[in-house]
Amino acid sequence: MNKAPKEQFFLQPVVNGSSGDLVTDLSVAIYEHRLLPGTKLGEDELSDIYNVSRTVVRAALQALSHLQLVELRRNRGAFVSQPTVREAREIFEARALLEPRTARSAAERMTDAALARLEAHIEAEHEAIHAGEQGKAVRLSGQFHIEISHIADQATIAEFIERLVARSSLIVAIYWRRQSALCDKHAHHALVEAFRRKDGAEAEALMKSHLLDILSALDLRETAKPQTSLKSILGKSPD
Amino acid sequence: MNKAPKEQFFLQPVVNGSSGDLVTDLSVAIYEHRLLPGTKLGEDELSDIYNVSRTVVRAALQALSHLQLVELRRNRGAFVSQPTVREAREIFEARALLEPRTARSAAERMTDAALARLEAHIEAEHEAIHAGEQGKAVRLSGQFHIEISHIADQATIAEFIERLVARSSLIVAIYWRRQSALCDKHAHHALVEAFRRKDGAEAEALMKSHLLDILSALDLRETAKPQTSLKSILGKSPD
DNA sequence: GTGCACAAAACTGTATACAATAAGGCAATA
DNA sequence: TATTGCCTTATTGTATACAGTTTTGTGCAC
Repeated sequence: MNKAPKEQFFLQPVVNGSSGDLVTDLSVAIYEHRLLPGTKLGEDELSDIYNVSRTVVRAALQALSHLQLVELRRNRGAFVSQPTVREAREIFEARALLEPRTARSAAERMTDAALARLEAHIEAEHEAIHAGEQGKAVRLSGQFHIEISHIADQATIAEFIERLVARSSLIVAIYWRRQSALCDKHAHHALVEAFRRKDGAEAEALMKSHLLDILSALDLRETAKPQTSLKSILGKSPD
Repeated sequence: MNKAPKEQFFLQPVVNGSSGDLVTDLSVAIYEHRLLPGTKLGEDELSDIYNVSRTVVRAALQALSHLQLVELRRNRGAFVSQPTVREAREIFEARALLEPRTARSAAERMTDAALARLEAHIEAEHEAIHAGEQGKAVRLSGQFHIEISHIADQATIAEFIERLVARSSLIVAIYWRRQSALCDKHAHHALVEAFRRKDGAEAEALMKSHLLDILSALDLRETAKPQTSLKSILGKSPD
């Protein structure tokens, strides 16, 4: 059926069937800012695009809502979440609480294999930036933090960090101030160097300042960016 | 058909309709150890008990699985989660990381109303213990921690603590060593006293030692309690 | 021209029917 | 008697139909 090709630009061009997990596809699209905060995710729309029934779409949307990537409003539908300024602050406070210590832990447990993974990751980030794929760069940048949390080998805390990073990508989509490429290119590199030396204290310090850097690149004034909520009230789809 | 009235002993005796939220009911049952780790939660069974369709049961089970209170196995069904020894340690490490600081925060923001709520909560705990309702006491004991996290007014971290407390109740169900009543009766009281004085440092210290107390009351030797994993592999239902 | 009321359309919430998969039992054979 | 293979049964995965709610559009009155 040749209908609604509009949204297919925002989502993976699933070749008529299961390209993989619906949750994953949507997550990636949100991570990469192809689906922006406030976007309505209609059930019929998604079931058309992915050629599955609304049942599985609903399950996917529910899963995403538990990750707080989408917000479900009863009888209204699913929307990509729009973290408030307050939530944004809270999320970065939580990250500042969890991630530096986790980076230390990761440094102490670092292996050659893990180090290689991180280096490959940074390489991929650079490539994405140079290729002008800013969305992909944002996503990889977040996944770098997730990778570190997994190396720290604390699944429970890693899961929390994963959730925080996910929501952070929404925050970046809304509140990011600079248009230029990501500024944390060097920060990630410096972190890897600390990891190579298994210098836990340095890794912890670097992570802490790195998070502060990101936070300082956000415009979290209460009065700023009113267009965000406005978009969610007025506009329905991001044409 | 007059089948499976057995499970109705474990669940709220819903009077033929909606007593409230299915997720809440199941959560409470798990919190109170009426549903034990490893218990199979069949969809038909639940839809019979609650007089709703499998659709809503599935949604509830999915929600609980995202809270990590139940584990979903594809084509196998839903089971009350059975945290491993390792997960138990991780969960309490995470609590030790988050809760003491949160207690300090709560102390600094304490209001009369919040204090009254906490005192009422402790009162309810005592009543449950004296009434011999051990399950209810366990649940209230956990909710005390959740209440504190809400007072700290950091929704993101409060949500994490909520998840940790939820899983902790599973851990207690599996690994709790002592049969006697909960030992943290005085710990909670001492915390409230610190809160009353708005003594953040004291609250932080008390919470830290309180968590260590709980941890020390668990039997987390790797070799202990093999019947847990065994039960999940061999046994199907805990009759 | 503006505002309100009513109706119709679109969408979500729920139930149910069917398909697919896994579990358990029975029989046949070694 | 133990084991293996198949078949029956039970349970989950998915699709679809219907009911309820929200939204939107139209028309009438002011």
